[in-house]
Amino acid sequence: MSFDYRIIDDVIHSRVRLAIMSYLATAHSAEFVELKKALKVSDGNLSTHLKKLEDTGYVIVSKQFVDNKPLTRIEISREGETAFRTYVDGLAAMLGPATNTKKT
Amino acid sequence: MSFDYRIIDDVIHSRVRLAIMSYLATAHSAEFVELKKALKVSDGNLSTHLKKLEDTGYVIVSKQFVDNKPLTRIEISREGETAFRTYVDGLAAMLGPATNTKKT
DNA sequence: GTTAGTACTTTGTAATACAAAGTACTTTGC
DNA sequence: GCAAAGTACTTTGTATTACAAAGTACTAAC
Repeated sequence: MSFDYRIIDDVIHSRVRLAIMSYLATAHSAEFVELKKALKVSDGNLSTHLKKLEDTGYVIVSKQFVDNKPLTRIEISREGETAFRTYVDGLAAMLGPATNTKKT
Repeated sequence: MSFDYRIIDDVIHSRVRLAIMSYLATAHSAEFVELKKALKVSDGNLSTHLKKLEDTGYVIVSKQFVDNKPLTRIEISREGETAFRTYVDGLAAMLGPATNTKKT
C-alpha cells in the first residue's frame, strides 16, 4: 500500500493510452481503425497518443499499404508489456483493498 | 471488458487525485500535512488537486485553527465514495485479465 | 469529374499538472 | 524584542497535455 503518486507511470496513465495498452495487453496487436472503434476515440487523438507510446518504446507501429489504402498495425513491445505489468501492480498497491475485483 | 476510454472519470484519474481518493477510501479522512507526506506531493500541487476534488464534490474540506496553526481536514464525501467505486470498477473492466491482483 | 469516403497526420487551443513564489502566521535564536 | 527560520497553506506562472478541427493523400461512388 503505497500512496506515493510518482510510482505510477504517466506515459501509460493517460486515459487513452491506458485503454490502448490494456487492449494490446490481451490482443498483442491491433490496427488503427480497430483501436479507434474499440476505444471510441477521435482519430487525431488516437494518432497523437500512439506517437507518444511509440516514442517511449511501448508500442511498435508498422505502416503498409493494403488494397492501396494505408494500414497501420500497432504492436505492444517487450518494454511495453513490462511497463504495463509494473503499472498495474503499482495501481493495485495504491488502490489497496478496493482492488479486490468483484466478478459479476 | 470495455475499452471505451470515456468510462474512466478524469476527475479521479489524475495521479495525485487518484492517490488522494485511494488514501481517503480507506482512511475516510486525513489532514493536509498527512496527505502531503503520504503522497510525497508538493504542497502547491496538493492544494490545487484538493480544490478540484472539493469543487467536484468528492471531498469535504474543513479548516480550523489548532494551537494557532491552520489545520485542514479532508474527508471523502458520499458522492466521492460512489465515484471512486465506479472508477475502480471501470478500471477493472478496462484492464481485464491483468486485474487479477497477485498477493505477494 | 465533382463529391464523398477512408486512413491517417498536423495544427490550434483550452485545460492540466506541477513547483516556485507568496501570504499569514508562530516559534526559535540571540 | 526582533530578525530569521519554520509551518501550513494558497496563488501564480509556465511547460506539458489532451483533444478535436482542419489538413493530406488517396480511392470509390454517383
